[in-house]
Amino acid sequence: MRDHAVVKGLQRAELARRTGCNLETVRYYEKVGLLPEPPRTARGYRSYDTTHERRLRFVLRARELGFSLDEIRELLHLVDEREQPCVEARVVAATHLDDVQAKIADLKRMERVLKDVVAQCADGALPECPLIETLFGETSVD
Amino acid sequence: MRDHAVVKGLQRAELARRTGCNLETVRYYEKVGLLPEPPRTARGYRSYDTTHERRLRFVLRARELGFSLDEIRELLHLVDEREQPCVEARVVAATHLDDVQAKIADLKRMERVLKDVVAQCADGALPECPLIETLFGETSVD
DNA sequence: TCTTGACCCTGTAGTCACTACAGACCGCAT
DNA sequence: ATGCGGTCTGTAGTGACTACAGGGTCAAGA
Repeated sequence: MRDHAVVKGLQRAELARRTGCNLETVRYYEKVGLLPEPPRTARGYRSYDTTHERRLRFVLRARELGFSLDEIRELLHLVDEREQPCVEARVVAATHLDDVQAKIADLKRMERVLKDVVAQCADGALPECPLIETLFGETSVD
Repeated sequence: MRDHAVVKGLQRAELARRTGCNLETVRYYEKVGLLPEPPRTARGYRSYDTTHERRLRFVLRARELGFSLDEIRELLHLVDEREQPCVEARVVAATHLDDVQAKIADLKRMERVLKDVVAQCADGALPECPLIETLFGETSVD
């Protein structure tokens, strides 16, 4: 187990570098309430510790899995408020999984048609461009 | 072959209804230069004909295939300017196909991890929530 | 001590592809 | 005359950032 001690006094750039997150994105996540506002130094500089880093990593991982910021807010709320967040978290993830699968299906439909027209354009034997004809609707897209 | 004659004097709502396009979207496409500004009646009302309808259908079909508005602009430019747009159009479509395939690959990565954690949450035997643990990074997302 | 450069702060605007609304005008039927 | 639907314009909102502008702060080097 790493992070035995809480490391304090991280600046924003350092937090960004450690997590691979864009500098401005950190501020954005604070603004929209995904990350808590960190304490400030006397001069008003944000001062993070490893608990902030952990939470930011959670957000970044969830984004990698395609969760929306609203869904992530919901997940974080469950983590904060529930003893056993698993059942409710599962619902969020399962719903998101449905979304992802629907998107895959959409993209595969596009892929099929695109592959088709690119192949037809490639053989170059046709007088009219099959891609353009398809888009003008003389041929069906499905 | 339908549309032997060019039908004139379509109003915006009628054009939208005929194409299934949202009313406001028509105006938006004109604003960003995808559709030509139609002639106006004495009172300033837009008056479309079937050539506008044809072009709008092109845009809508291309959107269904996931082309960006910039790509569609490029395709329309080729249609307007080139005798033989096929080779250049093919490049646009092939590039877009690559994008689509990259997106599918991304989504499949997400799908795999999500399926996994949802299944682990489902059996409910674990003391910690596998989804939450995954997001906090104690386990690899791959 | 001065300067340089790198960091920090805030607020605002831009991205993409729409979508929605406010506030005004017009045309036709009752 | 009055309603109901249509039209017009411009602007603002969405999601998830990203990129400035215009200022302040700080530590190291000459």
